[in-house]
Parts: sequence; C-alpha cells; structure tokens
Amino acid sequence: MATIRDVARLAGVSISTVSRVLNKSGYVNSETEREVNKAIQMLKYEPSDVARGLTNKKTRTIALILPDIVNPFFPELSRAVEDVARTSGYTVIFGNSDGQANKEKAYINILKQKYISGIIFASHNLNRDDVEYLQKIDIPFVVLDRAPSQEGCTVVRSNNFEGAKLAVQHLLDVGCKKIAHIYGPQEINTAKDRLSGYEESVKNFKWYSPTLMVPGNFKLDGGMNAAHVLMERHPDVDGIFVGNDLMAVGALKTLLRLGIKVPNQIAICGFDGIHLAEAVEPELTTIAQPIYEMGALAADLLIKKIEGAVVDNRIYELEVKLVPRASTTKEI
Amino acid sequence: MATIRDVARLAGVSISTVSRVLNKSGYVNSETEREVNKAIQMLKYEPSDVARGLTNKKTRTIALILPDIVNPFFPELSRAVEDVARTSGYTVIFGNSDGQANKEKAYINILKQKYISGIIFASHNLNRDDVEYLQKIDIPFVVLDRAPSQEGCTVVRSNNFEGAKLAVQHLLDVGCKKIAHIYGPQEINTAKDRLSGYEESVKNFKWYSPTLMVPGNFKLDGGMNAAHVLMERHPDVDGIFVGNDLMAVGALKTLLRLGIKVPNQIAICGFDGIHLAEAVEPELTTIAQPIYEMGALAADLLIKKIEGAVVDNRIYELEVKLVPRASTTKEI
DNA sequence: TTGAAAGCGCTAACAG
DNA sequence: CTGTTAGCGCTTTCAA
Repeated sequence: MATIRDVARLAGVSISTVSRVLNKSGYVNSETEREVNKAIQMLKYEPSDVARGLTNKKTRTIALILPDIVNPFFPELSRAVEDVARTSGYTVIFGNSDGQANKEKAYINILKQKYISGIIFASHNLNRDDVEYLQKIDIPFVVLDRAPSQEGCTVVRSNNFEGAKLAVQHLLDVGCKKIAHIYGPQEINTAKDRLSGYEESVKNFKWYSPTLMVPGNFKLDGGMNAAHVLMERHPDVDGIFVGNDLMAVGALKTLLRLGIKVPNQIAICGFDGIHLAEAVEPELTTIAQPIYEMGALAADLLIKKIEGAVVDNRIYELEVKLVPRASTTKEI
Repeated sequence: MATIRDVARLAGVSISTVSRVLNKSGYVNSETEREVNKAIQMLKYEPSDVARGLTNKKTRTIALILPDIVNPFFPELSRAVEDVARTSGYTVIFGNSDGQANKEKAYINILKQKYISGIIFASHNLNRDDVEYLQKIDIPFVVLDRAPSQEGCTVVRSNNFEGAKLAVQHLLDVGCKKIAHIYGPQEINTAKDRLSGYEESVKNFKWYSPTLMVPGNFKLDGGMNAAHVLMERHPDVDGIFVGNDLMAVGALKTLLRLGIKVPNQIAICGFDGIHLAEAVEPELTTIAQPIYEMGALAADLLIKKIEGAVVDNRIYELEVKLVPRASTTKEI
C-alpha cells in the first residue's frame, strides 16, 4: 500500500505538501495541488486512519453500547446510527452490555485505548462515575433515554409520559371501561415514566385500583406471565396498556390462548413501535417512538460534538405517536 | 494517560524492557519484570492499541458486514460474533451493505485503511474480485453461507438442503397431503438450496406441480403475498413449507385473515429459527439453524486465522434441527 | 538480560 | 506557498 511518502516522491514535493492537500489545510499552489492529486490517483493512495489516529487522538470511529442487540428495539436504532455514521465518514463499533455496569466500564476502557472518537450509550447502566470519567478523559458521548447526572450530558429520548397518556386515552376512546397496565423494570427510566403516565391518566376513575398494575420484565415471557396474573385478578378488564411491544405481544399470546377475543373482549396497546408489532395477528396498536430518528439524532449530535461544534448538553425529547391497529379496533 | 515511557521511567528501565514484559517476548529478569509490573499498576497504564496498530498492522478489531441488522436473523448472529470477539480481546465494527456490492466494496476499503484485523461477511454480495482483493491485501476473512469462489475461502453455513427435506418430511408426518413451498430470492444460495430440497422431496408425489412453488422476497410482506397467490392457485393445499421464518409469519398472517385454521386446515413450517417464530400464535414450527453457533464459529475461525493458526479453507457445515411447534401440531 | 535507535504513516509547528 | 523536523506510542532489530 502506498504511503504519503510515495505520493510525495511521485509528485516531486514534500510530504507536508501532500498532507496539506489531503487535509485542505494551509495554502497550496493549485498547480502543485493538481500534481499531488494526480499522484494520489495513480498510486490509489489512501491515508492510513491508524497513523492519523496516532497523531490526532481521533479515529473517525464511534461506539454504540447497548444492552443486547437481540432485543428487537435495538437493531433499528443501530441501523440509524450506522447510516448516519457511514454518511459522515465514521465507522461504528458495537458492544452489548447486558445492562451490566462492569461490562459497560470495561468497554469504556477498551474504547479509550483505541482512541475511539465518541460513544453512544443506549444502555441504562451508565453511572455518575462513568460520566465523570468520560468527561475527564474527554471522550464525547451521547446518552439515549436517560442521563445519570444532568450536567454535561446530551440525552436523546422520547416523551414516555405523554405517550402513556396517549395510550390510555386511546383505549378509553375505543370504549374500554377498565384499563390495566403491565409495566417494565422500574430501574429503567422509560418504564417508570410510562407507569406514571398510566397512573396519572386513570387515578381518578372509580374503577381504578393499584392491583391493575402488574410488573413485567420488558420481555416476551414477562408479558405472557403478567397477562395471566392480570386475568386472575381482574377478569373484567377490557383494555391493557402494556409498557413495551415485546411484552404486549406476550400478553396477546396469553389472551389468545385463553380464548379471549382481542380486541373485542380486551383491547391491547403497546409501546415502542417495533416491527414485531406488525407481525402478529391481530396487529398491535402501539405508541411508536421515532426509533430511527432517535438513533440518527444521537449519531448526529455525537458527530457534531466530535467535530467541535457546540451542542447543548440538554435533553432532546422527541414526540411519540399513536399508531392504531387491529388490536384496539373493536367491531361495533 | 500514561505511556510506555512513563512506565519505563518509573521502573527505571528502558522502554524496550517494558515492551518485552508487555508482550512476553524475549528474556526479562523476573526481578525487573516485577518492577515493571508494579509501575504499570501504579500508573494504571494501558498500551495504546492505535500505536500498536501502526507498528503491527493489526488492531484487534474485526468487522462484521451484513445486509441489514434490522432483518431479524442478524441480531442473534451479531450477538454471537460480539460475544466471542470480546472474550478474545477483539472489538467489532459492524456495517450494513443492503446486499449492494458497491457498499460492500466501500467497506472493504475503509476497513483496510483502519488496519482491521479481519472481516466476517454475512452478506451475499461478495464477488470473486473482492475475494481476490482481500487475499492480495492479506486481510483474513470468513464468509457466511456462501463463497463466491471455492479456493482460499473459509465458509460457515448450515445444511439448507437437508433442512428443507426435513421440513417436508415433517409436514408429511403430521398428515399433509399436498405441500406447497414459498421460496426466497434465487440469487441467495440458501434460498436456492431450500427450494432444491423441497423439489427433491416432493417431485415423485402424484400431487406435485411446479405451480406449488411460489416466489417471495424473504420478508414479511413477501410471505403475505405469496400465501394469497397460493390460496388462489391451490385452495386445497394443506401444508406449506416456507423458505424462511419471516415469510412464514407473513403467510400465517394471510391465512389467519382468510379465516383458515392453522394448523388444522393448513400446517406451516418455516426455516431459520429466529425468535419471531415463537412470538406469533400459533407458534411456528421451524427448521432451526444454529444461528448463535454459526456466528460464534465464524468469529472463532476468523480469530484463529488472524492469530496465525492454520485453519482449513473449507466449508464448515452445521446441522439444522426440526423444532416442532403449534403451527404443525394438528389436532386429531 | 537490557538499552539505543530506527521506523510504522501521518500532522503540525517552524522556518524559509 | 513549501520543505524540514519533531513527535504521536509502540515494536523490533542490533549491540552491548
């Protein structure tokens, strides 16, 4: 592989001149520039990112740390991140943390050694220490959903609280008279906000009872189990707002197996807007987060930071949207 | 961040000695070794992968190029790759090629500039030129499913042909009398093999007809459409072997919407073994590929190659397995 | 068993 | 406008 030196030799100039045309830094006679470019062409020269990294402490590589790529929420997010990264000339490293703080920390260390340019955390285990550390070693980062500390963090998330209210309102609109909620792990902020939104929306109804809220694990089986619990406690429920689509699909399975008609006996509304919601029958009504946009925005903000633009260290909150489908479309 | 020089200074030795203990290369007095290690501890020194990369032309980073991470087959595969990579001290870059040869080529170039240690291609657009190029620039690689040329390629795949036969046999076993097939894009080798397996299994039955084979695109909507076509052509079909799970789920949707009972009127068997198959109701019988194992094996072989072990450039073919579920469990 | 020194490929002052 | 030179942090001969 050709190096900058080869180019310089062929073009009959010094390597600094080549470097200048490469980086468009400093003045270069347009005549020599042409020569240099010609040499570059001839040799099919491509600068080494590694050598550049050694000098610059930047590698045009960003990392995406998420809990588990197998969780159907993350592939779409990852796709968005990779799309905007590639477009901007960046490459993306991905890592699964399984929501374990130590794996997260281990990754931060490895990434530092590799002079990674920046990190997107889609995981919820970043703690205050990590943030301080990242700030200290000066690695730009963006957090999805939740920041462990307000200061110095750029956060991208969607409006979970309002989304939950939307869900409940929709269920009421389609005629539900008693609405339950299956909620996710309360260590996860999004799950908490959605639960709050539900409570806020229903607490003044006479049918309201805390036992209408059943815990789940944000996974398929959690939804299945929670639905069972719910059917025993409240056989008369006619609408369920489920904290995420994956659990909603699980709940749907349970109901179908019990021979309960969805939506006519019980309507279901999920949350997230993953493709899975459209794969099941009846298709699942959901509160869709703009998943792709969230990933794209996070990547965008991160790259802006890396390239020195001033980006507000604030929360960028995106709107969610009700997507009505068959699981709440009661027949008259 | 501390450098090797800081360690050398603190330990009172030269940087070459530090390098020796770091790499366990060459003789080092165990006394001095202890000193050096102490210094390393004190300074929390971590060697820079980038500087190492510049010298070694290896970066302990591998790349995984796949068509689209959003396709539910790939997250699990990626997870496996990342798991074994991390365990072995490697980091993984991922890229979506959308099955476009030029994107693939572009990635190869970028990766070369970054001194990536090796590449796994889970995409089917690698062509002979690419392979030759990779060989020329000496980047180790492993291909999933298919190699564009036999020589010099390490390939990991599963036995699609046998899997298809398994599927048909299973449908016959549960009593199906007329079995159709929805197949995937024939540019994709796996799709072709599965189609062959189907043909091979059914061609001698008196009910066999080429019109029982309907094309699909390996996606949800493709399965939905194909099922419609099929129901018009052959309303009397009572079993469908679908080329992949995603299309099988689509086909299932269509049948359910048409009011057809699955499995009693029509049994369905998919192929792949993705989690989606368990999310739908009835759950989908499938020919499961050992997806995780395939990813893990690919990563393993790649790392072996990178580290100079001799690995046969041959096809590593893994067995598939019938996973019977409700979609083929006819009630008696 | 250890150290000095060259070099990996590039960028960035600093002189001209 | 262009060339020289000193690193960036590490590995690897080559001597000692």
